[in-house]
Amino acid sequence: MKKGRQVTMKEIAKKLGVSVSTVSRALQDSPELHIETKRKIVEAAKEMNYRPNLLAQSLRSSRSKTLGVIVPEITSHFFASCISGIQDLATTRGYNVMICQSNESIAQEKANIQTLVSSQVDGLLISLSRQTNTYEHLYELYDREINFVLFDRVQEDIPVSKVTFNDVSGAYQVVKHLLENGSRRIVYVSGPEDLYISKKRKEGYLRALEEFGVAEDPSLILISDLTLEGNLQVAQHILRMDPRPEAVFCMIDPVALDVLTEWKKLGIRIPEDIALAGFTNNPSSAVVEPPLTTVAQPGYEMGKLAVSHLLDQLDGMASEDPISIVLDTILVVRKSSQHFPVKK
Amino acid sequence: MKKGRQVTMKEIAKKLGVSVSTVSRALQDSPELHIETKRKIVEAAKEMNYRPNLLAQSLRSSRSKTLGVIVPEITSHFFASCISGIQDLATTRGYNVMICQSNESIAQEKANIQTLVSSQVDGLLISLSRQTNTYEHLYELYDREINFVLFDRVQEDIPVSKVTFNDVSGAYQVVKHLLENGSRRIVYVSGPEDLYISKKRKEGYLRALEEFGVAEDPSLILISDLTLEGNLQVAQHILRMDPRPEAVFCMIDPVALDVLTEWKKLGIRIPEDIALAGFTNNPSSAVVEPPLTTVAQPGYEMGKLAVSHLLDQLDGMASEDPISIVLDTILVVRKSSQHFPVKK
DNA sequence: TTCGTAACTGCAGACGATTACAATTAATAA
DNA sequence: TTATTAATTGTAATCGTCTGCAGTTACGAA
Repeated sequence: MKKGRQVTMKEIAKKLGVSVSTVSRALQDSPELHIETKRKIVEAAKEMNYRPNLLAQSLRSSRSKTLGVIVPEITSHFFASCISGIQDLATTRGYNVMICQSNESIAQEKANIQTLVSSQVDGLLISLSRQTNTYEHLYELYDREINFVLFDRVQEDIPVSKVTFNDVSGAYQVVKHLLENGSRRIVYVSGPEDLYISKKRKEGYLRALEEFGVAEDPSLILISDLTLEGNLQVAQHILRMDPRPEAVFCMIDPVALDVLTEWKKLGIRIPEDIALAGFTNNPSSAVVEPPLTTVAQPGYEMGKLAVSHLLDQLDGMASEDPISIVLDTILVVRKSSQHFPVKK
Repeated sequence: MKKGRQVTMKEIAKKLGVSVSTVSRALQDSPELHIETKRKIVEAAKEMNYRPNLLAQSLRSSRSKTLGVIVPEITSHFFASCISGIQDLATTRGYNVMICQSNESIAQEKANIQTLVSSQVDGLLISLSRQTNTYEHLYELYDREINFVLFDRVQEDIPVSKVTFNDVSGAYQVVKHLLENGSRRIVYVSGPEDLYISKKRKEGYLRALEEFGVAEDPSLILISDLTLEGNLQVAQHILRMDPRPEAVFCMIDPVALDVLTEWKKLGIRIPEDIALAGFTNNPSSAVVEPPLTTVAQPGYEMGKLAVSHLLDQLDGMASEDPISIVLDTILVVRKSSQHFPVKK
């Protein structure tokens, strides 16, 4: 293939014997142009299939009308939903979107930021990788006065706007649900302790226990590294506990699903023998047997809100001060939690 | 926030009292520069945190080092996998990626193409929307000599490179598996007939039947519009058939999952009463009860191959003539197909 | 007849980076 | 000493678009 040349204003100008600036004005529908000239130019442009070169426009205006998005992984249904929401809203507001995935690696996350900044994106939407435990790269963005918004996986101390779910209340709701069904010995399967969600969901878990007058029992708080092996170890560990817990709340659905599969293999009945609940509402959670009680996080909405706030910021429509938008989660009760231990 | 000004070559040049072109050469490590000058410039650039403006570079070189991707929907696990593969490979080869979703709408698909072309992407990777039944927008790309590759959802007649799965052989394999388990009355639940995959998978279905000497029975070929309602109607229709089919092969997993759910609700046992199989290997298919026999399509690999070929094309490493890459699918046998009718 | 004023259009200089070509200097050869 | 050449750096044009300012008409008013 030869290089398919694009039609430029210069070519339109030459064809019509006018100057490039006149063409430019005509295509912008400038009022200071003779109506007939304008008509001819617009017509010729259509005929020649002219498309403006966004690169040149961006360079000239120093606004690329492009946003950068960084998520830990695209294949996660939750993040895919966020991206979808971001896309849809950004498009309606005339922005393009460049998406990168960090693959849960801080090095990749930094590289992504570099690339997107070099690409002159007007702003960034970032959900941090699990590995991210230092934040200079974010402070650097802040220092360079590059607009960005954190969503879902955030770092609390950075003075930028954030969109998160109310993890505390979500966890509180699901644990309260388990308590209301009569369970008292409830396990919390946490991820690594430095993870934001590990902490927040633990907080909700403890709050619910406290409200029901159940004392905190450290032996009921287990930690998985979120790998399959880690999850299976936890599943087995729970069965060996004596007395056996009445319910288990896993920090995220994938953990709950691994636990569920392992238990079914071992002949444990859910929810008859033990209740189980997760958090996220993965698509799989609705179709497993038994269906998993969980907490839904509307990712599409989160994406929309995050991008909407970022664009307001860019347009100067938002206040100077960073804000924190907290979205409510939705408790989704399914069969896996229908276990009613009789209290003595 | 003020507009965070980026450091440019001009500023480095001014600071060091050299010309912009010298700075440019230094940063490209040009050999015709005095080594000491070069060192000072590189140092200053690092110190001032200089980042090249990709927009300007692209405009100058007419190569944006960016690829455009259009998929029907990002939230589909399969397409998310493709995107992930595309991203990973594109990144290692120094390209950025802009992703758009058509939401299965041809109008959106056209709009996406316009945007990406205007953004001066160097090439496009497109998977067509379900609604796409005219192809002028693709021929226009072709006429304008814009490089693009079709993947998964392709149109056969367009003379560009394509990456697809061997749908015929995939369907053949799974139907053969059903036949080997003893089924003879096998239903094929197709999507709309003009869909590429509807046709191809039907072809494989028929080939397997023929190989086993089973006559084609048009009443066993059902069509769903792929909505939940359509799928449920099909599910119910199958149960009313007399004699009842021994096995059902659904064109895509989501149909099979809807059928499975509906049948379980109606007390039909799978696979004891009837065997069921799908196509795609969605994550859900592995966790439903019973787990669904299906045909896996390695999306990540497909994405990698598609982008790899596109980049070869851009680099002039690929032949002028379009090629068709056909990937093999993988039969995944699970419990839902373990039904062994006794042949009389 | 001359001038002011619209009404149009073009010129030229950005935006940031690259690169052919010219210019300068210093060093070597004749 | 002068011509030649290599080494190093600067000048200016370019990519496609936008826009402040200046220039050119034509028109009616004085």
